[in-house]
Amino acid sequence: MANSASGDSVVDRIVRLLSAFPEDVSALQLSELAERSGLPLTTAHRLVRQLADHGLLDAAPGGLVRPGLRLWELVNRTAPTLALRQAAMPFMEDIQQVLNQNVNLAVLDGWDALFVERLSRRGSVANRARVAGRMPVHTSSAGLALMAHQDRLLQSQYLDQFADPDGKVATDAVRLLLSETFHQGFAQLKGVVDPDTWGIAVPVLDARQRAVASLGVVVPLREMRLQALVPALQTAARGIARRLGDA
Amino acid sequence: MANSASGDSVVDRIVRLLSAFPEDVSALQLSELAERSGLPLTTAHRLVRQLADHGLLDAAPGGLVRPGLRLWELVNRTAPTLALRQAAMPFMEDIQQVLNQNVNLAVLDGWDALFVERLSRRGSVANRARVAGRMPVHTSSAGLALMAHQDRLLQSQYLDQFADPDGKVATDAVRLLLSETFHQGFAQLKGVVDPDTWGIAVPVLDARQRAVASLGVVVPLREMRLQALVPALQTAARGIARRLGDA
DNA sequence: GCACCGCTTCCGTTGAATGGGACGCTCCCA
DNA sequence: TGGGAGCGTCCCATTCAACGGAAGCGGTGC
Repeated sequence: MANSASGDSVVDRIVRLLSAFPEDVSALQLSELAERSGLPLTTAHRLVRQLADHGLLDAAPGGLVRPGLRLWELVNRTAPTLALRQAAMPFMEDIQQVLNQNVNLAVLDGWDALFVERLSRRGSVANRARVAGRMPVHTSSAGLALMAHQDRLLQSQYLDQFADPDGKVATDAVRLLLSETFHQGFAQLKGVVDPDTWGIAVPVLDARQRAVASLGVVVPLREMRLQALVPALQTAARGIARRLGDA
Repeated sequence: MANSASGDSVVDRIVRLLSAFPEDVSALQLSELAERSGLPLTTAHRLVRQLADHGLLDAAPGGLVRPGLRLWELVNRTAPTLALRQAAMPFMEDIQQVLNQNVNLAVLDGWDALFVERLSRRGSVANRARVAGRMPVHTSSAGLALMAHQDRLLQSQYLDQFADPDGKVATDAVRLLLSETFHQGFAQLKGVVDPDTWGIAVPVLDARQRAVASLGVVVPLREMRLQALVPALQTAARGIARRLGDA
């Protein structure tokens, strides 16, 4: 901007401001927001007021700032995941009712699985896969199911990430995981997230057999009915794929 | 901005850009986006690129623009409705299963009910209450349930809206609706949205008996078990309120 | 081959964005 | 009770980032 700036644009600043809100919640003091976003207090104050004028933020008197309803509305009525969510919800509900387990839906974003929707079982084991949460590909069954069914090119780019620290060992391990996942048709991760749970996920494939999403469940470690879970998930995943194709 | 501008700030422009996406979907041509947002093509192009650099938009080559995953993520992990949604989901699922009807959750924003969550029954009648959709207070059972349990001050400000065109007639009609809703403890609207449906909604009340949300169902017109629906909704609403209070 | 249309890049102009400084408030501790 | 710390808010001269018209480029249809 004008005047000796840190070299970033207004857009940068706005993104920094929006990103500054911590994962869990909601209300933040103006001064803290300024510090978190690395902006001078004055600048943060002005931007917050401007954003609040549009309802993208909600600035309570006293400098208490929280995300605005209008921002939520704008994003959620045009979200890139809207069609996916609509197609998937009925099947996720079926899974939830029939298997009585936590169900989640994820897409691939960078090298993470981004969880788009989640239904949790009552009295369930903890499910870390929060909505809008992320998990690295190789530490989540959802991530593995997604990555295992991608372009060769993307996969090798992904695997290159692991080459840095330790040569090829880590790379080979992940490659093996992906290969198993691909050939089995589902990903299974035992106790990575939470030592007492299994994660199981299947890909939702498009017409070219690329994973556009993953459908998964998180079940207690003692649960032994894996054989029953996988076909149910795969059936649901096909149903989702069909509805996506229709639209 | 710099140079003879239309008098709006960068923030204004960004909001115009984000708001320009039509309700239904997702991909928009750059030129069309520019026109919808009322920005010069060049400006729209530059802003889109900047926003795309941060993942807030997704600019495909050829000028095809869609909302970005990162924006969705940012908003949905810090959303003002997050706690509400988490508290409400289990109860909404219960309602959906027990009553086998469409369920929706709304909050008041301005003079509209803003629908925050929705579960739809399989093979159900059409439910216009889309997620992130809006309906005016007086044309939705959710809106009535919300407005009937607000400050006197807010209510009278709301009612003043109707004074303009036709004197007091419309105002009195709405006032009556609100009063009925308040004393009954639930709102009921027959065939306003869709001639073949009922809308029924109850408020989720905080400790001061103010509605922070509404819980509603949309049922086919022939459905006669109103007496069974209302207590179930009220019970669920109390459950939601209790979980909100705990947190 | 020409004309059209849309995305992209370039570049001189300029006023909007910037942020240090000052003010006023409240709260807390001496 | 008085002083000081911490906070949000307002002011305003400086200046560089944002602006957008114009030209370039690639594709498509006549």
